[in-house]
Amino acid sequence: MSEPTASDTSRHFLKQWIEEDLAAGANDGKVVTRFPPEPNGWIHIGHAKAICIDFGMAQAFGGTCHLRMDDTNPSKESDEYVEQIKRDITWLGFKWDKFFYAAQMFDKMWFIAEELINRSHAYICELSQEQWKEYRGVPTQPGKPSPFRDRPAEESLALFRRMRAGEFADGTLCLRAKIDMASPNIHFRDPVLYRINHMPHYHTGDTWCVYPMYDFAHPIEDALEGVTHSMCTLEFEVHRPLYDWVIDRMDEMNLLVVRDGKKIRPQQREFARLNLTYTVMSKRKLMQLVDENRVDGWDDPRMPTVAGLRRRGYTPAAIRNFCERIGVSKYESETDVALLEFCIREDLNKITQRRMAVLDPLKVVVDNYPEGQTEMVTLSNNPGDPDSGERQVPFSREIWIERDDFMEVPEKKFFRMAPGQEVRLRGAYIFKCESCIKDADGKVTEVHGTYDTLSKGGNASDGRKIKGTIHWVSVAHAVEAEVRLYDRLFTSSNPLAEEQGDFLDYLNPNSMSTIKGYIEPALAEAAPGDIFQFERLAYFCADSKYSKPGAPVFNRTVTLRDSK
RNA sequence: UGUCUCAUUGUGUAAUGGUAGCACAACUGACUCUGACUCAGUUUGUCUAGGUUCGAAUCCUAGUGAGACAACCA
Repeated sequence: MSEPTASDTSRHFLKQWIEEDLAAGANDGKVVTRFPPEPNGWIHIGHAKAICIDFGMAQAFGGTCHLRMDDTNPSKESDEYVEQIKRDITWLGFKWDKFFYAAQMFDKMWFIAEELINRSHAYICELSQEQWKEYRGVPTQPGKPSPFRDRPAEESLALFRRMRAGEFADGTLCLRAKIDMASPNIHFRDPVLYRINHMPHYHTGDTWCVYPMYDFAHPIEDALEGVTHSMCTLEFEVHRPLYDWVIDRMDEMNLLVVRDGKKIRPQQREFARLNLTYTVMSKRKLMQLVDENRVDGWDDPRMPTVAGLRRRGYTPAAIRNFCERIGVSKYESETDVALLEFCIREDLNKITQRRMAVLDPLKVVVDNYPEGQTEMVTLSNNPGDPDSGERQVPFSREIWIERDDFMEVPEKKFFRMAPGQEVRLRGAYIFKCESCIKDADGKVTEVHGTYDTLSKGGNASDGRKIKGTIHWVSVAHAVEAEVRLYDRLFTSSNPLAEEQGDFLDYLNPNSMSTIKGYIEPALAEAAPGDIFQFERLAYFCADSKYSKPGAPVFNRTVTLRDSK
């Protein structure tokens, strides 16, 4: 597995931003970034993009990246998610330099909030949320000041402390920044800094019943950690002036981290989040799919979660490569999922071993092969990789082939098995089909023919060319395995953008099917997580959730290009 | 009737005042112990209108279209 690398060819705007910043002498050339998930769900391919950017930019400039749990809202957070996020990031191949919880900084945030009150930059507001709607105004109309806006600092401070002491119910009071009620940017119209939430926090327990809002907490977290470049998605663009406002206040309080005699002033920039065709990325909706048991958990192979992709057989290198190829911009694009599938095919093609498996079996009898005889034939594990080695596969009189590989009446350019036509049984012999047996419905049940005894290994002794080659498994030696075929979860390319109906209306009822296939004996020993290419069929990953030895379960990763 | 952001082939992205390139997708062909892979090739693009300039995807103005913002979520 190659190490994650940031692109040195594409120079997207974030990279340019940091380059220019460094060229101007900022931070003495030191870059510190951070990836700040809220631990309220499993991370998905969209987070993978952010992770590749956050960690990748740090790496590209010789800097470091922190992992921080942005856990300022106890309502939805848990350690289960924290641990899963850590596992997934590690699996993707990234290493954080430092790890933080936002909750570790609650004391500092509280201190800053009190200082803001003392400096008349914040006040306790008693307006209800409904009343505030009226005061705040709408984007096109200015708001009007809260009646509590000019209350004395001592009064606000006392109330703020009583808030913390638990004297008030949720929603009755809040701490607001005093900025500009007429600002065209709603986020400047006295935004809430602290709210009351009588809810135990998964880490701080009942220590707090007041919690800072994202807009207040995030810049403080960045500043206290010494983050230099804070990258996030586009929806936070309008929050940036407020981010800078908080940083300015911290600067006034001399709270910015000082490195080599210089203040580290974090800056925020925004990039477009990832949208993929046929894919729902909203954490809330993914949660819904899990909660309503429409999928088999967050790591269901149909889920766009990192864990789902892993269970499906995606490799970290393929995901990183995908994130590299999609680039970074501020255009709200929708990437074709075909690019993701290309990336995994490209990687798997290099690293997977080839195995023979028959998923829709048709019996073939080699009439001139001695009954009861078995011989081993040698097959390369990966013809494109000389170091992949070889294996022995048993061949005998009766074999399974793919039903698709036989046509009683071949169409033109069909070079596989058909009466009167020669075909190569991969790695074994050249076989000439002579007849087939059909049942009452006309369905072919068995094919007969003879093999060229001088063609062991698959090459004709007289040098004649055989155009078709097919895979097979010996009936006597084949192992039955469960094969799960996963299709897209949604039938609509954009289930969230459809004019009418719920995204659930576009769930694909055939998104998962299970079949019994016959696999060559060597495959029975596949370890969970091993990935193989089933000849000409697709890539399959031995499922990490199977436990029965000798009866593996394989998940299809991605099909090969459709054959004509 | 607000502020901010965005617009380059079917999709995504590069070109930062000087030949519009790359990848995916699609289509041809060659090769092949699988029709996959690989290789070669083809098709398709600067939202519109003005302006600045020897020269504009790039700078300016206006328009069009898309998105974000009106949680005590992040």
